[in-house]
Amino acid sequence: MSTTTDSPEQIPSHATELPVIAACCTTPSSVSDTAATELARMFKALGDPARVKIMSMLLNADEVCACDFSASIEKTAATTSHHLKLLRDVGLVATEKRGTWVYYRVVPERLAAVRDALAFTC
Amino acid sequence: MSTTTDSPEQIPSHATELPVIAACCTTPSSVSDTAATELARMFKALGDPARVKIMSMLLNADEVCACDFSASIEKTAATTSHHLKLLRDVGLVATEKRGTWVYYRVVPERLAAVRDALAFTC
DNA sequence: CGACTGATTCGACGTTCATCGAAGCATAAC
DNA sequence: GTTATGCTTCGATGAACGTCGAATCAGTCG
Repeated sequence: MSTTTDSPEQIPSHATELPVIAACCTTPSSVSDTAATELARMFKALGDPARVKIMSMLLNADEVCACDFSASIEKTAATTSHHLKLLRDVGLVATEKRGTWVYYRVVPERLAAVRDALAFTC
Repeated sequence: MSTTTDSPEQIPSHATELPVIAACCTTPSSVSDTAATELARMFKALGDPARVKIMSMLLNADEVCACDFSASIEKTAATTSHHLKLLRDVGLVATEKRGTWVYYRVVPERLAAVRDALAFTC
């Protein structure tokens, strides 16, 4: 195990496609059960200040060593690792191990997908 | 009290402006503490399937009677009201009472703000 | 007025979550 | 090999969350 996908959790196979909440130009039906659950999972993963900060760091640097997060979010290494795992589990970030260090980067398609799910102007 | 703002919680005064996670075209600094907390509050409000469904209904209908949510999300009236309150508290939806019924609608600027906070391509 | 209906709050419950210290696992350097 | 360092997992604990029934509040209609 060396790159990107090393989490045992359920990352949906259609990892870059997420349901759109408002299909305002098509049939006015509500989002499905599974779609709502999947979407909620993504939002929940972003629903913590520590994880927002992590995403912010990643978006501004496009690659960050795991060792750098702990100081920035002011949490212990264990807690930091926990937050990183949650972001990994929903596919928002990916890891690459180089020697002793682990580097994190955002998965742009995945973030774009969750952003697009919020689209409502057409 | 008849329209829109009737929640005792802390809706930030700059209700339509939310921090952007990635200021990739400006100084590469991380998001501030308060900004991260505020943003996380919004994401957390969206981090439940029932609330995602509620938002979906609102975006596809632009006005929904409170009495219609309960059946769609398959929860009791009490639970539904709880979820609606959470969405109100972060300013994502607004209410208008007409007679016995309460109508909910999305606050577009607020939703756009949270969506824009996820912007990272420039 | 009283009875009814829709919506919200209250109180309680079980579950999930954030947090940390300690233990475990790798990899690098000696 | 041993030691040291970075990262993750484990176990525990206290707080927050989702859920519902019951009670309450706010309108409407006889």
